[in-house]
Amino acid sequence: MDTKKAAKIFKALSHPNRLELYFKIAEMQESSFQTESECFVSDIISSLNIGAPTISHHIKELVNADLIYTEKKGKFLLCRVNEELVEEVRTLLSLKHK
Amino acid sequence: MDTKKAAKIFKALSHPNRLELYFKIAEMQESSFQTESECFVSDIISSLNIGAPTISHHIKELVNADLIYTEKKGKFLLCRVNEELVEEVRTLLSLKHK
DNA sequence: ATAAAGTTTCGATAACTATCGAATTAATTG
DNA sequence: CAATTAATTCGATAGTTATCGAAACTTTAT
Repeated sequence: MDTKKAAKIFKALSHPNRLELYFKIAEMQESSFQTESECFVSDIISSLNIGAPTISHHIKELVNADLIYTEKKGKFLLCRVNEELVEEVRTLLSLKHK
Repeated sequence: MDTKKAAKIFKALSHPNRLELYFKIAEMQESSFQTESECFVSDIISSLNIGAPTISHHIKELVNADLIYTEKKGKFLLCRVNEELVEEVRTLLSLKHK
C-alpha cells in the first residue's frame, strides 16, 4: 500500500465521531457472529448524537477509504468492515524489527 | 484508550507528508539497531520535499499525539517512535473475534 | 396512491490546517 | 565575537472539512 492510500485510511479514522462510527460497525459485526444482528445506519443514528446527514457523509468517507462496504437492504443500509484492509494497516504499523 | 485520543493519533497520521515523515523516523529507528544511525530533522528535510517550518509543525503534531518522542542533541533534534503506543493502536484495530 | 421511515443531496457556514517566507532563537565552529 | 547551521515561531493565505437544516429521493406499509 502506498503512503497516500494509507494516509487516506488514517484520515477516515481521524475524526472522533467517524471513528466511533467505525467502531460501532466493527462491534456489531463481531456480535453478529452469534446474534445474526446487522449494522444499519438507523441504529447508529440513535446511539451517536449526530444528525443523519452527517452520518451519511461520514459513511461515505469510510467507504471512500475502503474501510467498510455498504449494501442496500430494502430501505436500510447495511455496513460491514473490510477486514483485509484493516489487517494491512495493522501490518503497516508494525515496526519491522519486531 | 478512549476514542478521542485514538482519533488524535489517526489524525496525526492522516496527512501524506506527515505519514511519510513518521515512516522515515520509524525506518531509521529500525536500521539504527545495526548502524547506530539516528534520525534528525535535518535528514528528513533533505529527503522529503517540504520546508523546514512545515516539518517542524508536523513533528509537533506527532509529538502531540504521543506517537514520537524528541530529544535535543546539541543543535539537532532526535526523533524516536513511541513503540508502546503504536502497539496499542494495532490492538485497537484488531477485530476481537479474530 | 398516500403516508411514513430511512437515507442522501444540496447549500451554507464556521472552524481547522498545510504550507510558505521572513524573522528569530539556539548551538557550533572558525 | 562573528559566521554558520539547525530548528522554531509568526503571520498570512489557500484549501479542506464537519456540521446543520431543508429538500429530495427511495422503499415499505396502509
